[in-house]
Amino acid sequence: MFSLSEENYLKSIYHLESISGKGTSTNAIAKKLETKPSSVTDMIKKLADKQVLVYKKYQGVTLTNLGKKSATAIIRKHRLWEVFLVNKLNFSWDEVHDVAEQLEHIKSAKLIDELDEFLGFPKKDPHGDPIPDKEGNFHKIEKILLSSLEENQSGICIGVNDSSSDFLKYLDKYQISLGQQLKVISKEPFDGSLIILVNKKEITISHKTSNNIYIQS
Amino acid sequence: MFSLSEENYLKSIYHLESISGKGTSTNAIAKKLETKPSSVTDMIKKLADKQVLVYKKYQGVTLTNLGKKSATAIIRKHRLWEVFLVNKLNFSWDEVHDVAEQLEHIKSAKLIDELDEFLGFPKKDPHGDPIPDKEGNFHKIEKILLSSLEENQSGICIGVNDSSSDFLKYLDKYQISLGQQLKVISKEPFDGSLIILVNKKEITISHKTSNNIYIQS
DNA sequence: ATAAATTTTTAGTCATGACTAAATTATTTT
DNA sequence: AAAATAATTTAGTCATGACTAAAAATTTAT
Repeated sequence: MFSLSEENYLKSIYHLESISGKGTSTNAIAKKLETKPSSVTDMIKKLADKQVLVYKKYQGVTLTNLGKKSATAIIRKHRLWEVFLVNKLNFSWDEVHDVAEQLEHIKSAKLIDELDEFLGFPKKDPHGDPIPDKEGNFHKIEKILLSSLEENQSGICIGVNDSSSDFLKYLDKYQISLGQQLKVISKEPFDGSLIILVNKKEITISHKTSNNIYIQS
Repeated sequence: MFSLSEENYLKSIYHLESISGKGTSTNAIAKKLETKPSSVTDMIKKLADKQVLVYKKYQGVTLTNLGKKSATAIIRKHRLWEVFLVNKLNFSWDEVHDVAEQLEHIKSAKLIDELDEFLGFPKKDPHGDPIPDKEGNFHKIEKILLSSLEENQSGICIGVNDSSSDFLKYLDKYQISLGQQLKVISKEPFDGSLIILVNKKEITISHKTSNNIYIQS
């Protein structure tokens, strides 16, 4: 059984590993968790003792299979709760994150499996991310960044890379939501900003924004 | 904002105060929370600083209005989650307590108010206990103990005083549930045990059992 | 290849919320 | 009312998970 802190470390390390494909440095973990590297070193030792990761001094960490399974179990809980909040309790996609961060730590196998069934075994959360099944399996969603589209290309928004409330509210304002068709009208070489067509309206978005929106590939 | 520990203290002190009607001793709190009196003294001081109770050395504590309001808010959450688990997720009444103990600490006003609405603003939890509304108001349910009935009297089960899994499973075995008609056939003066009629069957129950079942008064 | 810069670890500290053992106060008993 | 008993508090300690400052190892730059 893991403490709240341990679970948050596991989740962060898992995310960092999926992005980089490599082992994860102390500094990267500290940045992600908004804590200090020295605190990370302390916790890493505890997690290594618990067999969820392999740690070599000055070399960063790599999750073991047990670590990956533990992490996906937490992610499964997080995403199922997000679906619950949006589909059943009238939350919007920018309101769910903080609450799901709390709910993901509730310990009860029956609870989460019943919730899964109650929601109809959803495959994706409100931000387009896949929900691992009971065994921790899920299919990676094939996706590309909106920023990688060329002029005159279009695609459908299937996910976001940033689930912060500010970003999602911004998307709402311009009617960018999952399933929404987006067409690149023009691309500014200087700063990578895009003019895109959404719902028959042209809007300008920054490279930072287009770099956080996923398109069906 | 209260920590998990602080919330558990508040809840326990509230329950002890409702039973006795008086202030609450350090020892009583320690027993209820299965902790040591010295630990209680430490926490009591913190809670007094936070204005949720009045503490006089060697005299026990009394909740302030703020303390009562905070406690009922937690109880509201606990009971609403119990309703959710039983009505939506196929939990039985003996399975909900431990999970609700965790869920009651989730912090989100929107979550609990939406949940309340989603459940149809229930007035009682699966054990017959009243659910406080948003403002913390609830009506005490008029009830008497099954043990106080005389021979040949009958009544309807409307609640239990012990929500432990063992007790509730025992009740299930003899088909004693909320709304069930119970008739006292005979009463043993020696040990207070009862023979009662449940669903046309006669069963014998101990005084301890009949003392934990509430009947509509 | 050595110096500089960066990353990581160690050593020591702090807050929280628990504990034990001893001291103190309150309550009962005689 | 004094002695015995019970309840409560204090003082000091411990584990968890964070922190700072300093030391050590690694990486980058010259």
